[in-house]
Amino acid sequence: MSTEYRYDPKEIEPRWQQVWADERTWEVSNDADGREKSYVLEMLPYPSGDLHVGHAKNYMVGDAVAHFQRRTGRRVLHPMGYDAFGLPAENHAIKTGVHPRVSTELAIKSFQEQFRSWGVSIDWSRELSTCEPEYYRWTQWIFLQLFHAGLAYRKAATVNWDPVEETVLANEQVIDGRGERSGALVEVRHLEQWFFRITDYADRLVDDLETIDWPENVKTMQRNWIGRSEGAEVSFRCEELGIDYPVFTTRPDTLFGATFFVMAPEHPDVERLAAGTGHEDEVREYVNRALTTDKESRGDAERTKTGVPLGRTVTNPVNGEQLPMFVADYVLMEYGTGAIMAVPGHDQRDYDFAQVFGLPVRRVVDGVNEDGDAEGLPFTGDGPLVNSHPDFDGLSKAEALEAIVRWLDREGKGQASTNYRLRDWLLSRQRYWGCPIPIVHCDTCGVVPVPEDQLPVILPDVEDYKPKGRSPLAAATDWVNTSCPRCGADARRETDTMDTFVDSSWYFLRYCDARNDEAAWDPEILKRWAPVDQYIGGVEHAILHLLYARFFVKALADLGHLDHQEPFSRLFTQGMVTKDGAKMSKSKGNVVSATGMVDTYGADTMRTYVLFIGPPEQDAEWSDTSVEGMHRFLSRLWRLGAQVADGPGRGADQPDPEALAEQDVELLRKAHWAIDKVTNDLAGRFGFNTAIAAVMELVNDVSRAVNERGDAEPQALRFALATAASLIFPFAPHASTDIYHRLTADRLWEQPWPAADSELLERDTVEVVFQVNGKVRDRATVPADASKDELEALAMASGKVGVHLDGKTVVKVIVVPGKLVNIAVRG
RNA sequence: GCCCGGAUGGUGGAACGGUAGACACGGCGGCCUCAAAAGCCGCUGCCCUUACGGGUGUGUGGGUUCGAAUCCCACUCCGGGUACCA
Repeated sequence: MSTEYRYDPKEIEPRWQQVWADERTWEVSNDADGREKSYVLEMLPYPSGDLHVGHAKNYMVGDAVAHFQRRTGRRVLHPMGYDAFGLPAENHAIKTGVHPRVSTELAIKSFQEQFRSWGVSIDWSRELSTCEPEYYRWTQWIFLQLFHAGLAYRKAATVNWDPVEETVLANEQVIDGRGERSGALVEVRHLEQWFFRITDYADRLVDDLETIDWPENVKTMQRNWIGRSEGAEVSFRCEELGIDYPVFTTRPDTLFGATFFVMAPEHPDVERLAAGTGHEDEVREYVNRALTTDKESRGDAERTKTGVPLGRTVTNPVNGEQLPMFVADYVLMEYGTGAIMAVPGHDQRDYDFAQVFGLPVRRVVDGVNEDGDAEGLPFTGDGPLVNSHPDFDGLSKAEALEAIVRWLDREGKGQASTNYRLRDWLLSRQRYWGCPIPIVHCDTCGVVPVPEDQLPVILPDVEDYKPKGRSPLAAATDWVNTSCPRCGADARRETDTMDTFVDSSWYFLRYCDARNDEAAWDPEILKRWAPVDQYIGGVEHAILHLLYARFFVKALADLGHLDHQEPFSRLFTQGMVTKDGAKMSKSKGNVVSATGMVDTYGADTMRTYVLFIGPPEQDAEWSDTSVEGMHRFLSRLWRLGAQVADGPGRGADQPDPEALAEQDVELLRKAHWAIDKVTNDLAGRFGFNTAIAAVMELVNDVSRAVNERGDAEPQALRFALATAASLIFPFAPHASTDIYHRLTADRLWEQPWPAADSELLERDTVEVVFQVNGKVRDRATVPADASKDELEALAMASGKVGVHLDGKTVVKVIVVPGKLVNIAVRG
């Protein structure tokens, strides 16, 4: 082959990128034009330094979807922006003194450069950055809407304090008792903080999961996080003090098995209960120890149970028994009422505690195992009630639950109740680089919202970014000192900033009307795009971002600002790209730089390879040698295309199969097979790897036709190569566009997605296999419409089959037309 | 512990209950070349066989079926999530 055709991505890629930039090819208007809309979005990136090929994969998935949607006739919104507030830039500022705005802007420039060099089809006219006043003005506006609706509120609460980041954290940001980012053991502090009332939406956040097309594991994680459990609230009265203590239980059917009662060390009544019992010192000491124990070791279920008696009793409402009270750290203040009824016969934890303290264990549910033997205690399974009360004994768990709750309700001693693990979202942070909370504190008026017409509250510059247990903003006295919007008196601004998850909980709405400076969005325009049809990102956001965004949309819908209930109709979570078996990280030194890949092989090779490695939802191991194979493939496609384009024939119209030799018809057939395969792989599941493989097969056939036969019909080659280019376009837009342009002078991105000709997919003859007892013994090429009888006769006539029938009895013959004949024999 | 995934050649991975291993990497051989690179052609699960061919094979053990990588049961290992949530 001539060497004059050399695939040169360094020349090809910038040339087409320039056309797309000059013509603003990927921009889309908000005006309806009859086409179906499609909103394709990758999760908002935090701009920081160089991206690796794992990051790139996320955008390659999104871009492939966006391209495919466009060429199948959709009006596609595919925007980009930056989650630009946040701690890394601020920590960098503390170290170097460089303003976070400056380092963030640099990082954003670098991101823009990288996205451009990858040829990602983004509507840049909608670009946004959460740290710009034009954006956070509306973040503040949303905060005010929630505030006015009572969904944003301030309260003193026990909160998680990260001693390294020197700020409070939301529950969702504490993992195994450690700060999500810093890894430091969080401390418990009692502070006034701002919260969003996400718990009001717990039921809808669980129930509406049914309405969205998300991976089941993500839905399960959200369900578990919200932790809805159905049960009952039951009151236990302490007669000595005359106080009712409600407890939450999912097992009211075991009420008769309660033998003691336990309170959390944080329970506000603990000290009061112990007073005068002689247990005061013991209790105080235990409580202090529990409060200073870190969350991680306290959460260890394997640890031996500890606790101390309170010296009081409560009355079991169902039978009047006096149950001794204890304080123990296995009971958590955050869940339920901070107190429990303990049923050691039917709860592992209560059982463990009872063993340590020698408390009675009573069976009230009769359990029987598979062998018919009585189950040992504690028994947490299902079974008939025993030792309880004549009215309830013998009832099944479900019946007993219902009957006892009804009885409690009638007696005024309890009622059915639902409990949630989900806590309200703590949104305030004692840090600088975030969105200011638009609130003023006035000595006479109290907490006063900043009027909407005074937004945005601009984040002021400060000298010192270092947090000192309070927000660095507190030092900006000129900014802090203001007048009360209500009474005009001297007042102080709120100095906490918002969690950056607030910024990213609504950005997908802003893209729809990104340049609106009158409102966060025009509801009519929003309707034309929302919700996001396909959202793409990492599973690490399964709870935090994805739950918060769902809450925001529901709250804003309730307030009349939009009219959809779920932000993301479909979610795709892509697997990460590993190197040397591990997640890429600078510290491990196993990072494959995306820029390096683009420099060495071009963007198309990187793009196509990350989607070829394996199913996109799975983790995939990067291979430096395999990526070369992808480069070879694109080189071959481009070279063949360039050579054939300069050869005989014109354009890429399909020649009439009637006028072609059989081998050339085969080539057309292969092209249509590839169209069918790629279309199905992209339209349904994200079968990128198999779609790319199908195009490879097509190109291999073209390559063989060119190299092995001198007489291949040029027009068939042109058609096949243009088809290959067209199909690989969502993955390798530059090379495919270039080849298509050489072959046809047309612009590939403006061409409709090809349609497979069903007549050409049909074959006249097919290969069938002949099996004996399921083992393949012979093959034959037969007419596609050969009948069952014909096939059976052919199979029986086969000598290779005959050998295996010799001396045996034919029991049954299965014929699957077009596929196989299976002869079952015996003897 | 509980809840999800997953296990297929030397490697990444294909495969509506119907020809296991598509496609690619790697390896081996050949063509081209003074030589190399690039390119091109062929072979490549394992075992037996010069060959023809045969046996065997999708983590393990059972089952359903004419036929199982695929469906069912039990188990092993690996990955992820979650865990004193009453």
